Amino acid sequence: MKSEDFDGIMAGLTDAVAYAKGDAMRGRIVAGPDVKAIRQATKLTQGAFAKAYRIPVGTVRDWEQNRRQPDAPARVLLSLIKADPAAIQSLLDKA
Amino acid sequence: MKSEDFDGIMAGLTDAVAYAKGDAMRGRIVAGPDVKAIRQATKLTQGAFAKAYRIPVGTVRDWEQNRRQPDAPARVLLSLIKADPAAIQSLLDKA
DNA sequence: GCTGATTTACGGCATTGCCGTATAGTCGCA
DNA sequence: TGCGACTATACGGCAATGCCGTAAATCAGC
Repeated sequence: MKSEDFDGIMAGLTDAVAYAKGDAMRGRIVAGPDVKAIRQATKLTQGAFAKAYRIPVGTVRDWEQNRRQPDAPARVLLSLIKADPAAIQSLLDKA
Repeated sequence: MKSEDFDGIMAGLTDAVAYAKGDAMRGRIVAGPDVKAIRQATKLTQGAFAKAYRIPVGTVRDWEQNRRQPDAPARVLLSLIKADPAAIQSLLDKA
C-alpha cells in the first residue's frame, strides 16, 4: 500500500469520527464529486489542472477544500474529465 | 435568405442601436458563447438540451436570454458541446 | 380560432464563482 | 540546518450566477 492510500484512509477516519461526534466541520460525509480524486487521477497540480481545463484555480481550490459545491454545469464538466481526461483535453485544445 | 436570418439581423441592428445610444439594456455587444446557437446546432429544444447535458432548464434559459453569463466551468462545458455534441453525449451516457 | 409545445421575461434568494492573501507542508540544495 | 520554490490548505468577502417558479408571448398543427 502506498503512502497516499494512508492519507485517504486517515481522511475517511477523520470524517467518521466527526460524523460520530455530530460534527460536520470537516465536510459532508456523502457529497458531490471528489474533485481532488479526479484531479489526482490526471496527475496534475491544482494549477496545471486549472489551466488544462480552463477553470480558475481559486475555483478548483474551493471545490477540493469543500468550501463550495460545484454547481450542475461544473459537475457535468467534472464527470466528463473523470470519464476521459485525455479526450476532453484534446477537444479543448482544438477548440 | 431564410426568415431566421432576418431575426438575427434585426437582433444585431437592435444591439447596434442600443450600443449607439450607450444603452446596454439588451445585452453585451461582443459577449460570451452564443448558447442558443450551440443548442440549435444540436436541434434540441431547451428542455431536451437541458436533459441531454444534465443542466437545469432554468439555467439554460437564463443563458439564452442573456440574463446570466455562463461562468468559467460552464463555458468550458459549452465549448465542448459545441466542438462535438455527439461525443459529449455518449461520454455522459456512459458515465 | 383554439390548443399544446416552446420560448421569453422577471422576481427573488441561497449559493457559488472568483480573487486575494496568509499559513503550513514538502523537497532539493547550498 | 536553513533558504527558496512549489503545492496545498484556510478563510474573508463581494459581485454574480445558479436555480426555481410563474406569467405572458410566440409558434406549429388541427
